[in-house]
Amino acid sequence: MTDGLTIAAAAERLGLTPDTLRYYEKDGLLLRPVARAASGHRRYGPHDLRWIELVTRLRSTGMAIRDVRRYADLVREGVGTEVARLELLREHRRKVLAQLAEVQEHLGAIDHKIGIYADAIEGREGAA
Amino acid sequence: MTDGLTIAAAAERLGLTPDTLRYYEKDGLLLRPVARAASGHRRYGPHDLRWIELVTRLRSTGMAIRDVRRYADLVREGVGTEVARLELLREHRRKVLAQLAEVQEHLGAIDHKIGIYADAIEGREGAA
DNA sequence: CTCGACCTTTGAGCGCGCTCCAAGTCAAGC
DNA sequence: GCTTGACTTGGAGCGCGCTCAAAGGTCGAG
Repeated sequence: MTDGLTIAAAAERLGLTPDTLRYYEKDGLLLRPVARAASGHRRYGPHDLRWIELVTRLRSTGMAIRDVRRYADLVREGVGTEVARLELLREHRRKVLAQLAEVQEHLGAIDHKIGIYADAIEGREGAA
Repeated sequence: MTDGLTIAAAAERLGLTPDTLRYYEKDGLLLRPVARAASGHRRYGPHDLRWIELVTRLRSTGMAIRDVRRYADLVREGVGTEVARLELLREHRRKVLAQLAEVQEHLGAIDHKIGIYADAIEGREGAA
């Protein structure tokens, strides 16, 4: 029977390293310990993969590991934490949008600088 | 005569800490050592402030300190490095845009999740 | 003249997020 | 049976970007 991916295969699919997957598990970012084959090797099922994908989305948008863990804690607690989970996600969303706006503003200034260099180097028409 | 801001004033204006300003200077991110008052205290002039503002824009858009230093090195070298500077900035711009796109994509998935929670908690109309 | 705020330098320390290493276990192929 | 290679654990190490501490100098107000 096919009861899941090896840690190497899961890491590959998720764009992480096996070390990172073990680290996440040890650090409480997963909902429960990953299942093991008879050999003691980890086996990642679809459920695990979906959850870790969400973890990587949170991480890739800048959520700190401790906050991902808080979110995982809430999910693990189960029914009754939905409002807290929603608030956590909305707060994160707010921060991400603010961060995006800030980066875009700074990038605009850098673009301006690029324009100045480009004009100077590639030759500006009509100047003396 | 007014020959510049103290390190505390400069830090305040730039949104950094005095420690960070000293660190940047020691690490080669500034074009030249900051001028000193007779007492040995640093004095930040408009030129310094403008440069450091650019540094913070590069940093805030995710450029690593070592790359900011490479850029500073090029500016310090002077005439003849303009093409290299332009390339460095354009390469950075490319990376920032890619990063923005990735974050936006992940955020979209998180938004979707938020929608699911919101529907479930705040009550979805018309469902059984 | 003293006080307190602010500055100086050198160098250590820290939080984050992995990343790597050593020593050992296990399964499959030859 | 032996080798090979992927896996296991525990714990150390690391690169980044600051951040702080210690010990001392400067300066203006009272």
